[in-house]
Amino acid sequence: MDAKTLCLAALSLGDASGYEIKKTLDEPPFNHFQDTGFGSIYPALTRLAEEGLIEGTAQAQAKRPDKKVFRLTAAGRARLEAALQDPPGPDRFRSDFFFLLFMSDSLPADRVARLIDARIAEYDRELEAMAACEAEVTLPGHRFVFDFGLTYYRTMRAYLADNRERLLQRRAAAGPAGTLVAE
Amino acid sequence: MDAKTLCLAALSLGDASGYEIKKTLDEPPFNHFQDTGFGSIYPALTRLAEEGLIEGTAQAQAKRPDKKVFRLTAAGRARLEAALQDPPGPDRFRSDFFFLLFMSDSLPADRVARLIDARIAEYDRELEAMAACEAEVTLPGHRFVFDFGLTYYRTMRAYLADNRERLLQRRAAAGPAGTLVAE
DNA sequence: CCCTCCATGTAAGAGGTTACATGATTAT
DNA sequence: ATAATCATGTAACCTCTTACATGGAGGG
Repeated sequence: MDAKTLCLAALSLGDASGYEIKKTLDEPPFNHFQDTGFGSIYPALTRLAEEGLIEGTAQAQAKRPDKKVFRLTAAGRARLEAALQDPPGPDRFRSDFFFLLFMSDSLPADRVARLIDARIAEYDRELEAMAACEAEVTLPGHRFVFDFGLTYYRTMRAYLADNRERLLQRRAAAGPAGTLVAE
Repeated sequence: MDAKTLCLAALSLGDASGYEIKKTLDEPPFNHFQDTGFGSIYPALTRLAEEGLIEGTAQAQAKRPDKKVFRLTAAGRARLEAALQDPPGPDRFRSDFFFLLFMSDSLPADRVARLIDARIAEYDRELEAMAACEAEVTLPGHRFVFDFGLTYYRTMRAYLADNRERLLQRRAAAGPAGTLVAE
């Protein structure tokens, strides 16, 4: 799903400004399957408005910049429906972290240990953030994706915690293989 | 990691042609954290050669098109080392599948069921492919990422199998909510 | 005083995807 | 026959990402 479809989906849950859409997309469970920045959202909204798929109204606010609140048009709703009927493309996952772990036989042991510890801490933060907003997730589809996220973060956290020592021991046993980076 | 860094990493495991690099990148555990096509690899190799980070030699082959086998230069190895020292950026995960499940309250029940079943079948295929090449994964870092992938596919498969019925029942209990797509 | 939140956008550039172009060999 | 594998590349396009630009309000 491109930025335009994501904006349509966000607006199908209720009228919102670009800023509010960004916040929605950053929260679980929306943030479990995409990561979209302002630089994609604002141009997407401009194009959607040009195509007549959404309509925006400027709203003055007390002590705040004006905001432009968008809502889906009938055409926009139809476009979203059409997008939902397409067969899903493959998932794409890109991870610098796992790339580094893949290459970790060329890295100093303490760096590897610190990378894993930092990642465990990140997962813990994410799990705390999820606990804080769990009550707001009510629709069955949203809940399904939310629980998928929970499962993912918990499983990955456990994997890292359980295999950290084993990795460090295997490295030691294998000896200093083709070390690219000096220790 | 961009396509250039991935090519350097692949070549650090042994000399290879563009076609062979693509095959390596498509196999577990390399395919667990990236997804890079020919359209990225060939231009990346051209630019790396221009920068003197790799060197290529054309090799004639019997009954096959010529292939250009690349190897890392000292400068290329240094560049890879430098890349490995950068702090990792955030993971990025994009999934049409989970987007559809997120929106699944607007989809017919049988479509949802079929989407989940198809995905379970995909995970099964991936797990079979992994079993077939498990023996080749020997380096500790490679093994760590391989087992991460195993854990991921198994966990996700189990999640889908375990929660399929619950999702369908909750949808039924909630009634036909703001159905975008007619059943 | 500084940071974060609110709020919207543009511009340039990097990077990647898709389709095109070609063609022999081998397995089903 | 037909599909897959081997093998390399280009060109156009599209999409993001990043940085810039602006600025008040409120909390620590």
